[in-house]
This record gives sequence, C-alpha cells and structure tokens, in this order.
Amino acid sequence: MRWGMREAEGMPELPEVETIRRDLQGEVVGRKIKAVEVRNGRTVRRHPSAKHFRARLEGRTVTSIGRSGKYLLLGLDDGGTLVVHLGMSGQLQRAKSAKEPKAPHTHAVISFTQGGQLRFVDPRTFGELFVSAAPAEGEPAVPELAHLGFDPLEDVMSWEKFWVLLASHKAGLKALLMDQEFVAGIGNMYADEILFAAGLRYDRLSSSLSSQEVRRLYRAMVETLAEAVKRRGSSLADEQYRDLFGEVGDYQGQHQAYDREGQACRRCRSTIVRVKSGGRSTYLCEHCQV
DNA sequence: ACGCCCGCCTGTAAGC
DNA sequence: TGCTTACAGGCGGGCG
Repeated sequence: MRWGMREAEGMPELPEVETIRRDLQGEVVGRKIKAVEVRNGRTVRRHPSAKHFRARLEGRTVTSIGRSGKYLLLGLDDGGTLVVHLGMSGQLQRAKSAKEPKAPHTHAVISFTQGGQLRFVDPRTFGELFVSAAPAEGEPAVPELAHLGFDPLEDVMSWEKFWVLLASHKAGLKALLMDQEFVAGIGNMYADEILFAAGLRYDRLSSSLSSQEVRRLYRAMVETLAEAVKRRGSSLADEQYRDLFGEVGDYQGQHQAYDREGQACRRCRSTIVRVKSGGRSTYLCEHCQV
C-alpha cells in the first residue's frame, strides 16, 4: 500500500468475468438446482419478487456457461438463462457444503442436488441476478442484453470494419471504449490500459484516427484483454476481485497506466498522471499517448 | 449524438 | 481519537 495516495479499486471487467466463466464451466455445468435462497431482494430487482426468481431456477439443470461483455450467462435446460452481473464489487463463490460460513453480504445462494453451493456476494449491491425466459423463435437468447455491442474476444473483425465503426461516432476514444453499446466488456481500468498500449489519448476523437492508429487500437484492445485473461484478471490493493475459488488475479503487475499516478512510465520514464474525465479517474502518459 | 451529471451502494481513507 | 466527508465506479436515466 502506497503512502498518502488513494487506492483505485478493481472492478470486474471482461477478463475477470471470462476467468470466472472458465472456472464455472468445470464446476456447475450438468448440476441441477435444488434450492435458491435470496437474502437481499435488491439483487434480483428485475423480478417482481424473490419467489418469482426462485421458481424460475429450482429444478433446472445448468447446461452451459457463456459470457457477453461483463455478463455471465448460465444456460438452463428449459431454454432460459441465468444472467449474472457483478457490478462493482460482486463475487461468485463456490462452496463445497452449506456448512461453510457465509461471507458478509452474501445476497443469494444456489444449492445443487449433488451438493455444494454457488454464492453471490456483493457489498455495494450494484450487481444483480436475473433469469431470462426461453426466447421465442427468432428472438435473441437474452433480449435484456440485446443492446450490447460486439465482444472484443468473441467477435473477431477486420480492422477496416473497426475503422468504419469508429468513424461512425464522434466521441472521445475512452468514452467510446467504455460504451457497452459500442463494444461490450471494457470498463475504466482496461480502457486506460488499452489506450496506453495503443499510444492514444483518452480524448482523441474516434473519427480522427489514421489507419495506422486504428490498427494499433484494435490490436491493443484484443491483446490487452487476452493477456489479462491469461493472467486471470486484475486484483488491485483492495483485492476486491477474486475468482470462483477466492484467488486473486495476476495481471495488476502488468499495468502500465491504471492506478500508477506519480509513478514512472514503464516505456519513457516520464510521470503517469491522473485526470478526471466524465467524473472518473483516467491515468495516462502524456508523452507516450498522443 | 454526445458529454456530463445524478442516484444507487458500502468500505476505506482523508480531513478536521 | 472520533466524527464527517469524499471517493471509488457500472449502469440507467435525464438534461443541455
């Protein structure tokens, strides 16, 4: 912990959610839901009642685990989908038995017939769970998430197409990267890391990029996120982000800009600065990013 | 169409 | 030392 400087907080973004998705694959696919306990109704606020949420899950078997941006998608055997959003501080915890003590702020508990539980823990309660009913013919799998843009790791595209998308907006680059309707899964932390890797300022207009800059940005976006997934995500000083088994990620040590105010740029040794943009902290190297 | 606010929350730390 | 205030931010909504 550094002296005299506020610590930024790590929130789950695409790499952290993807890490949890991969862990869930081996842990809950094929398991049947015996019981659901909702301990904080705010967690299931899209449903008319906690009972309604429970009824849509109990007796169902989990058949697949997907991800769309920062949302986890647990496919159910009736065609429905349990959607999990971790918000700012949400965690999923795998418990071997109901007897394991519950962490504070455990808002929902899913028990499986074969034993074991999946627990949703979320101090700030920005996260949520909801069940999306089986879609009608021709409907998207989860209509509630139809507004999300492309997924940077799942939906590969040519840089030329990315250029067309960028040019169709006249927004600051960081605001656009964080716009979930444009591209899904990038939050404040990875936006700063991607822009550092691309050598571009947060306030460059998306329509102002040269073809070389577009290629650099696309490559930086994909490679930064893929490398963070390899390292199982980022856990900052507060260690808010934990994986399914309570372990921290490894990517925070690779950060070039985010949460490095006052430290030397790893590329040019000038000082990383923090500015406010849209009410949020933005970290950058004013020498490397133009 | 875009930037920028607010409100929702709690834990942490800075300020007095 | 202890209380109060500010800050962190994902997301939806409102406003200019």
